[in-house]
Amino acid sequence: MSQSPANPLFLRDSDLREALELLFFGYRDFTAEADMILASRGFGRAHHRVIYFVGAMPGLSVSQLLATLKVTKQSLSRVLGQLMDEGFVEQRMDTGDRRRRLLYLTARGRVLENRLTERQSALIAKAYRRAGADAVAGFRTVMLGIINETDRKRFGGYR
Amino acid sequence: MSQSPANPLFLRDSDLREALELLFFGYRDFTAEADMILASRGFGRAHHRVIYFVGAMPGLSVSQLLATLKVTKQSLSRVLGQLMDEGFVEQRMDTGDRRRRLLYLTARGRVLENRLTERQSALIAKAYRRAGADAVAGFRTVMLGIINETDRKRFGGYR
DNA sequence: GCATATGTGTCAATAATACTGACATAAACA
DNA sequence: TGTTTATGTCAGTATTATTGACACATATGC
Repeated sequence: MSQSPANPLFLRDSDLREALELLFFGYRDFTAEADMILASRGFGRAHHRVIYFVGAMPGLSVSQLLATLKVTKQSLSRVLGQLMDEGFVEQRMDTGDRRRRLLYLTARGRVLENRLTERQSALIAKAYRRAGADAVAGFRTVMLGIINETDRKRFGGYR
Repeated sequence: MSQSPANPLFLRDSDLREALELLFFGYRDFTAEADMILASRGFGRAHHRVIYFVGAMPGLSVSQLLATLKVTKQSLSRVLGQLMDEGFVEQRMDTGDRRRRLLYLTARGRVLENRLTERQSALIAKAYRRAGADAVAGFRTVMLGIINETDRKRFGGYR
């Protein structure tokens, strides 16, 4: 496992191991608070992902949501069904292509979405402010490098 | 929401939403390759976490591992039992406190650990090299800011 | 030495998430 | 009209995780 030494960035195994752990612990803490809010309503992280993306991209279709989440429709079905039964998400038939069901948050869904997003945003905002603008730019660059090319296109330029 | 002023870090909602998505997509891709290797052996992410931390901290006790992973012992039990049954992890009684079982990877366990860690390290190394040293420093700083104070102590200084 | 605490393991029941496979329906499209 | 697309559903299975209860050996404090 020798690294190519001609590189400007010397990456020791310990540096890379550290990165793995930063991601492991970081992601766990990032999701922890929202998980608690969700659990109190009988929901899990899967519900959060649906609420988040429907909130961020109102009017997306079921198949677009499936592609975004990369889960099977059988798996989404239970989660989406619960969210619709309990009035957090609603479907409207696409007036153009009437096979498609477009997804929207209800007022109630927006309340929950805001609550969840606020908590996570607050954690990120704290970390961003402490780190400063240069560090934030670096964080973005590294994260974009980890994300596959297809999904990377969701994000704006490298600013 | 006005335009970003002279302020060093003006955080718009869109900046924070972007961060949530960077973490979501980044973590998913970060774990995707290892997940496939694990699945081919009938293992899951839970097994990976055990293999990783036992590899990184050989001789840690069961309770230390429980604290690191923040899962219940009943949950760990199945995973750890499988890994021991299949000869990836072994226990040795602590000679000092004979209640404690210290965990070690077997030769076989190290092979799997290296394979998993190599894949993830390669992805990180690619992202780090593309991003450059300054960006890497920023990434570390932001991630450390997201991680709770207790676990943050695992990591070295801000370098 | 005895009472209590700690470290570990196990049994049982339950839940959330997600998978594959098969099949059904309606609508669009060629 | 025949095929494809979008969606939904039923059945079966697997993984990860939970709470609660209990057992056992060892360590520790008094």
